[in-house]
Parts: sequence; structure tokens; C-alpha cells
Amino acid sequence: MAMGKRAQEDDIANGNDRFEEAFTKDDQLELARIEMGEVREENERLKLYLERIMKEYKALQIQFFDIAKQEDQKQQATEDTDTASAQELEESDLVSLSLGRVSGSSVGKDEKRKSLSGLENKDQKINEDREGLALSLDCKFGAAKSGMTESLPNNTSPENSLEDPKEDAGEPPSKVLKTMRSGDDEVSQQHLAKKARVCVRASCDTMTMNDGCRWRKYGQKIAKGNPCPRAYFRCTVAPSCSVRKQVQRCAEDMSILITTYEGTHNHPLPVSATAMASITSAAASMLLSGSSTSGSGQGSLPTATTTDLNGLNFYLSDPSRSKQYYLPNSSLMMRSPSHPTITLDLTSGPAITSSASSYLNRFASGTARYSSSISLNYRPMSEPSTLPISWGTSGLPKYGTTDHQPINKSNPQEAFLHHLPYLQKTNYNPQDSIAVATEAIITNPNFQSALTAALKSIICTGSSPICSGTALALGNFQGYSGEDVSGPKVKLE
DNA sequence: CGCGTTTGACCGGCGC
DNA sequence: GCGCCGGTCAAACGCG
Repeated sequence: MAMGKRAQEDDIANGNDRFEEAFTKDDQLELARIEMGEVREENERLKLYLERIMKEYKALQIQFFDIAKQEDQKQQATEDTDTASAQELEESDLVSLSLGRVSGSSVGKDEKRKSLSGLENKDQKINEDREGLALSLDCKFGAAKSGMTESLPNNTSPENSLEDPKEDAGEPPSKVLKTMRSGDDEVSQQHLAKKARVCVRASCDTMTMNDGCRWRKYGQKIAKGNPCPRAYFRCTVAPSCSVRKQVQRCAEDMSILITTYEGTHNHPLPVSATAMASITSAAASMLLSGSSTSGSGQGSLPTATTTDLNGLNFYLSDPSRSKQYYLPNSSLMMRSPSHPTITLDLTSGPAITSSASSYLNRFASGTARYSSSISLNYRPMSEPSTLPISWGTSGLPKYGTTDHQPINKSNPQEAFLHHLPYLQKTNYNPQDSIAVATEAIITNPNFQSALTAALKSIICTGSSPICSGTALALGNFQGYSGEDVSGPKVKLE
């Protein structure tokens, strides 16, 4: 009997254990369900946003075609042979090919179009895996698409190339272009891609701004209007890479370094180089797709527009129309009218005294919107404390390999490369990522980048803050080949 | 010796 | 046509 009693007690104890075990399991299940529900809700929200944007896009598309039609008729009627008209023709090519450059009231419309077409290009692979997402989708911008694929400075391609080198046709887009349209358009597209430039302004005390790439200096000139010499660099990561950059100090504020990138990388980039590539990529894609702008409503800038890209501050100029709005004293940027240039202002300080800088400052103020989550200020190495602990002392992420390119030994002071702005995101809260990303979708003119940010933030939520933060800050994340974020398991229905 | 920088020469586009 | 100017080339040079 005693045995039986003990056995009973044991049974009870075991029963309690099992009960507790079952209870905890149920609890976990319940928690998981709740989490799933939350995720679903988020997905639903995103879905709604996307649907709304698609609706707007379609409406704008219709309007755009009407406008384009009218413009064509006008041009045929007023065809002229002087140089001015030649420029206009070039512009019209831009419009017809990349669905971008449209002046006046239609700018805002193009913006979305471009954004979507860019999205189509960039996130195509992702979209293929997501039936419901259907983002790009029906944006059949024929030539525009081809223009994007090619012209999107590789900036995207470098990253893409890490994922899928096959897609990286390399810089000369001619192959891609050949798939669309013929002769003249092809030429103009190539011309456009070749001329597109992304100008980065950053407060920097060193000789050059280290962007992670390896550069070889091939020339130096004293440009008119600026006592500071302009240095010319060529990418040496790959012999065939034709990417070039110009580095020059701002004549008005010697602490500001102006770096202008031109061309597209046709090779995988080192991890440390994907940062600037991502930024310039988004900027260039915006530029080449004729983007516009959150700034359009702020003032009357007939030829210059601005926009925020994930909080980054872009200043877009259309030199083909007029360059007078472009930093007047910076010969680096305004010299060549045939070079559409987009300026990314990473200077946080009060600025420069030129009239144009007031634009930059004004637009910079718009960036504050995201400042709580993303720090965009470029800081020199002397402020290591600003880096999240998760980042190594070098500023490099600790995940992945150490496969970054060695710093140019000729410019040891370039070590601050790793302090690229988007890495500075310090107060990142993963739970805010979705909210921020969705806000980006709604407000960001560069839909492509915004959407990527949203997806990546979702994908990365729950993983390391680095992942989330970086993804959020980056428009393109493909460069981080070490992280398996390219094969998202998240599904947006 | 290899790699990168320096620097004067050269080329081409553009405006007058 | 000419000159200006930005951009590039390539030989010379420096450095490790």
C-alpha cells in the first residue's frame, strides 16, 4: 500500500510536470501565434500600402502617357535644329526611355514611375518569389526598364554581382540596351548612363573619402574657380572596371570634400565598399530614372530637385536645362552640362555660404525626419565612440568575413572609410524598423529603395540589430553576401 | 620589382 | 578657327 501511495504521489508529481510542460508548450504556441498574428498584420499593412501605391501609380501612368503624347506632338510641331532643341530632344529621349525627366507639374508623377521601374529591376528576384507582391509589375516600361537595368549604376550591380554575377553584364550596358529599341535610343541610353554622376559631399579632413573601393590616381588638375586641385581616380578593384571618381575640396568650405562618382562597377565589391555603392546606386538610379522629389513643393527650383532616400539627402540637378542653380562655385559639379548629376549631401554642419548651399541645408532639414533612427552624418575616424559596439574598432561589421579590401596604403588616413553614414545608425530599435520602413515607402520618392529597405527590415527583424539596422539604412543590401538575406523567408501576401 | 603617385602633354568638347 | 578648359594618358619618379 505504501508503495501504491508513493506511486500515486509520483504519478501526481509527474502529472504536474507534464502539466507544466504542456502548459509551457501551449504558452509558447500561444506566443508564437500572437507573433504570427502581428507579423500578418504588418504584412497586411504593407500590402495595403503597396496596393495604394500601385493604384496611384497606375493613375499617374495614364496621366504620364497623356502628357508624353502631348509632348511628342509639340515636339514634332516645333522641331528645330539649333542646339537648344537638340538638348530638348535629348531630354525627350530621356523621358521616353527612362520615364524620367519631365518638367513642371508632371515631375511628381514621374517620380513614382521611376521608383517603381527601379524597383522592378532591383527586386525582381524577390518579386519572383512572391506572387502576391506584384509590385512591379505591370510596369512595362519597355525601354525605361532597359535603361534602368543598365544605367542603374551599377552601383546596384556591384552588389548584385555578388549575388548573381551573371546578371552583372558589366558596365557597358550595350548588351542590355540591345534588347530594346534601336539605334538612336540605344546611343542616347549609353550616353546617359555614361554621363550620370553621383556627387557626395562630406565633411572630411583627409585627402579623400574612403569608400571601400581601391582607387588609383591617374591625374590631377587645378580646376577653374577652385584653388584646390581636383584629383582623378580610377577603380582598380578590377582592371576592366571603368568607374571613376573625382575628389575635390569645396572652394567655400575646405572641410567639405566633394567626391563625384561616374560609371558603374562591373565586378563584385568588397563589403566595405558596398556602403557608398548602395548610396550612390540609389542616387544614380533616382537620377537616371528622372526622379524627383520631396523638395518640389518646397520652392521653385525649375531645374533642381531634392529627395530623401531612406533619409539620405539628395540634391538633384538637371544641368541640361540650366546649371545656375547648382552650387555656383563648385566647378566640379556644374562644369559639364551634359552630365546629369545628383548630389548627396552628407555634411551635417551648417554650411556653406553659397546660395545653393541654402538649398542643401533646407533639404537637409527634411532629413531630420529620419534622424532618430538613422544617422546620416559623416564622421571622421576620430569619433569611434559613435559606432555601435557591434561594429569592430575598424568600423567593419563583425559578421561575415574580413574580406574587405585593404585600405589604400598610399592614403592611410583614409581609414575612416568604415564610417560611412549608414553605418552610423546608433539608436536602432528593431521594432521600429517596420514602421520606419513603411513610412519610407509612403514618403520616399525612391520607391525602389524604400521597398528594399522595408523588405530587408522585415527579413532581418529578430536577427541581429546590425542586420536590421544596416538593411534599413541601406537601399541595397545585396553586397552583404555573407548574410543570407537574399533568400527571404518572409512572405508578403 | 611591383605598385602607386606625380605631372606635363595631349585630346576633345564647347563657346565665342 | 581659335582658345579655354575638363579629362585622360603615360613617362618619370618614389616607396616598400
